[in-house]
Amino acid sequence: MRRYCGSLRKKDVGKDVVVKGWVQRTRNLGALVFADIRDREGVVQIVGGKEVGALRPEWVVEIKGKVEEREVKNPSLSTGEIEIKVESMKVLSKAKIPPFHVLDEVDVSEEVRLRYRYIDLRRPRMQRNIILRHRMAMVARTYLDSLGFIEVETPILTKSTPEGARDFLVPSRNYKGKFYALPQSPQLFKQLLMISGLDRYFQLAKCFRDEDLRADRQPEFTQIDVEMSFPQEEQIIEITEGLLKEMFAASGINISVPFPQLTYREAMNRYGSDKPDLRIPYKIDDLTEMSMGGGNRIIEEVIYSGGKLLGMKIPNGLTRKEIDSLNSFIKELSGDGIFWLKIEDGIRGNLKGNEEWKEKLCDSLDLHKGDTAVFVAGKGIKELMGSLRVKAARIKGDVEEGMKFLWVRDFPLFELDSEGNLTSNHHPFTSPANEDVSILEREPLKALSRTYDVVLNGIELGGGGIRINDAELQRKILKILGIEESRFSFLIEALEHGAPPHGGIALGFDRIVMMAAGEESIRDVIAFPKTTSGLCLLTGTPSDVDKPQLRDLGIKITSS
RNA sequence: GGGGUCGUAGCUCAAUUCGGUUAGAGCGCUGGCCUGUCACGCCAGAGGUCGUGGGUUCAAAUCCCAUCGGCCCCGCCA
Repeated sequence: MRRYCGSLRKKDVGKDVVVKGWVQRTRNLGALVFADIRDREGVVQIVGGKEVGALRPEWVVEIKGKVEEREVKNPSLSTGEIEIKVESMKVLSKAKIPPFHVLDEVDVSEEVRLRYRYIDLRRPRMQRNIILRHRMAMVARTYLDSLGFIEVETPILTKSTPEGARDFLVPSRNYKGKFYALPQSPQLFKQLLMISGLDRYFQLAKCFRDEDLRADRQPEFTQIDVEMSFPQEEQIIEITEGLLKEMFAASGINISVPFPQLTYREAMNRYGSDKPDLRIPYKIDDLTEMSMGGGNRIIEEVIYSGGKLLGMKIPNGLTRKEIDSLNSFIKELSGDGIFWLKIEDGIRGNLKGNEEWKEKLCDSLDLHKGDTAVFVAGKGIKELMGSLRVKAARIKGDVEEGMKFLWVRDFPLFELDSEGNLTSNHHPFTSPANEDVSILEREPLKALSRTYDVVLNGIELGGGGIRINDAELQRKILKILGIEESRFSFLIEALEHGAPPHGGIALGFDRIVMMAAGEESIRDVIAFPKTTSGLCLLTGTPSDVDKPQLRDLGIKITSS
């Protein structure tokens, strides 16, 4: 009977088995030849005569033989105590010389891996990632099902929305000049499902956003999309924590719940980020108030004009070289550079000012002998300081091991975009905090929202919120944002037909798997990813299409 | 859209600073030898549009311009 190569053990000695797999490598000693045969579960050594010596790497073979205990064992292999003595052998498929070895440790460029993805996916590490992804999807479905959530598929061909990311568009053949759009998320459909009375919905949903890519961003990606009726924020948070706990357990990682929570405001003030990496122990301090009269004219002028002085303690000091590299890092991010202080025998550093003030700064930052503090002065520098925090920790190696989850709550409802227009921080269907409804029009930027993001090690895993279920309030928000109500008239109308209070969350499934797999790019947990410029090197997508296809669609390509 | 970095043999890289003989190495590949290997070993050999196009020059992998592609970052990502 057929067995997986990697499943054979000492207890199988004496059995007649068949294995089918790929030739990993041969070791030809003349009249005695060894070969490693690989399948999904691992490799096993076969041994035979000259005929085995004809095998070449990546040929697909069927081997019949008897499992025997090895004369010389290999303790570094799980099948290392046994081998298969070949009785008959069939080559099922020959193979070209592979572009690279199918081994985890072989160094090969991502370009080549993506070009030959089907070979790259033969590597144990990639198989482990893809299988882990499957397990985590299964666990998520089982968990949500057990809590009464119902998986519903929502359309892939849907309506373009004016806000948010660029849409991928699909031209309509029957209605020339009109377009479907691929969904950026199933947001509106899941709200409609709540209005439909489904009560609890989820979906492993494909989402599409036509924006520039990163190590953790692909043009198409998968969300675990969840929505429920009559929720409290705490309920959604608890359900999500349980979901993540189960999913990580599937990869053998135990995480403790509940996660700590920060408000957006706290996160920004203390960590300079709305997705802080809590593996880094540094915290940011606002030293603005104690710095008037400190004798540093540059900083005093910054404060006069509404800026701040932020400081951060780096325990156990930085060398001059490290300070220089942080300084150039900040300058590259268009900052003015950093100030620093270091306590040795006295206070040293490039921060000018009177001694009394400097001592106050040191006290306030709890600086002791050997410690360094870095400072940035200016307006809108919280995030700059946040970047400095991460950079300094990487330089110093002050990033702890482990999985540090947290919730960031109470995001502002609105923010200003680069052109100074009011936009939604989350999306236009997010409910404002009850107490802020009255200030929506007067002081929109001060209004908070009923939102929560879940963050792991500085990476945003997902976010959600309580939605608006009142048509009037939804109209008001759209009006404040300057969005034509008609774009969402179907939603408004639905809200007028009996909409329960509802809310939910959307989790980035690829990112969750990436973290659980210990990978640094979501490309490594997606079977067929695109490059950072959005190409598929395997298929050569995107590609030209035939003229008749375009004619059917009423599309003319203009040279750009 | 912007910045950085890389592109030389099937793969990973060297030679590029400061132009100059025949562009090298390891792995892989091909052939030969080898009965306990497991990164098998030994001997011999083949293999190159130096990403692409243009320019400068007596001469370009090397200098200049453009362009294509990989990766990372900023902008962007409701």
